[in-house]
Amino acid sequence: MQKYDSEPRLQHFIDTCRQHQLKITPQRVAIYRALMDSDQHPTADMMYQTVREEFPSISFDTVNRALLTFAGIGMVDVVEVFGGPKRFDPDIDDHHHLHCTACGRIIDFDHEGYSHLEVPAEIARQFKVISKRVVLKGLCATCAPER
Amino acid sequence: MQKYDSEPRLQHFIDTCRQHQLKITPQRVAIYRALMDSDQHPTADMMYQTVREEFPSISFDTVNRALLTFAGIGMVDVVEVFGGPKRFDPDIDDHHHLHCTACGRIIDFDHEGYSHLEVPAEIARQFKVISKRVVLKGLCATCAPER
DNA sequence: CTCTTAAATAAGAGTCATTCTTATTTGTCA
DNA sequence: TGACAAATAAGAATGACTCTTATTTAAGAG
Repeated sequence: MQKYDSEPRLQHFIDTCRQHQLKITPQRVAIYRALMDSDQHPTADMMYQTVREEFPSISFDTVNRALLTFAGIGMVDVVEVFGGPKRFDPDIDDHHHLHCTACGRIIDFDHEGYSHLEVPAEIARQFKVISKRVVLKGLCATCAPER
Repeated sequence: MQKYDSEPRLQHFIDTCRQHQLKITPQRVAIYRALMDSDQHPTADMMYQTVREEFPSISFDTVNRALLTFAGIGMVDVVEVFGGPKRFDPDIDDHHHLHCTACGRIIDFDHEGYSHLEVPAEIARQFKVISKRVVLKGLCATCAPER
């Protein structure tokens, strides 16, 4: 049923919840598991649709709140999308984004040249930078020919 | 009544509308004029409140649609704000973002070094890049001491 | 193992920012 | 001076949260 052994990550998730005095509920486990298994960057609604299959009685609010809670303790990343709903990213490592403005898809990419961006000195003085990301907006391969 | 001579910009606006087969309506002129006069990055609702003073019968939809139309022909820039309404910017230059993960604020900044980021060749082959932006996440001056 | 209690959940109402629909009005060009 | 496509006003509808309230439950205490 699962793509690969995700138990270590799940265990890490549980430990992190405990460290933050968050209760380990079956709903939260199902939500986190579904997020790990997703290859895209799902929206709260996409997550809701997925988790419902396993948990027919779960509410949208529970899914959304759980995702925001996970983001609050650094277990997932929230990606802002212009003109669209928030997307949640289970990968919290540094990486960059291609954002297709036609279909809304967000594609991760790594690029050595972007990994060592320097923070301008006057910014570093006033803002404690935790992560750096380059966002390229444009059209993905699927959407580009259409126009 | 006006802060400075904005007629040349207004004339440029009118010419650009004509080039795009857009009708020059008094509503659109009032909206563009108000946007030029605003020093912040107003939301559609802020613009609506301002333009209403001159045009009591204007509707929110007209203001919002006009702003989006102006954005469509490159006369204004739309700034995405995490968890908040769109903001419209009469300055269409590229800029970057500081995103405070504690308070959610987004602070614009310019940095010469970020303005010439190169797009990796293998990305450029599969994705038509329209804009590039660096997003720095972290803690702003107000939130940093708290932790 | 049972109790206690603060935290989490389900359901649904409410809110905010758009976005759409429809009837009416108005620039623009023949 | 029409004709007509485009734009507008008003209000309904939509999407994405966000809040409220009553109910249930995880997890530490005893």
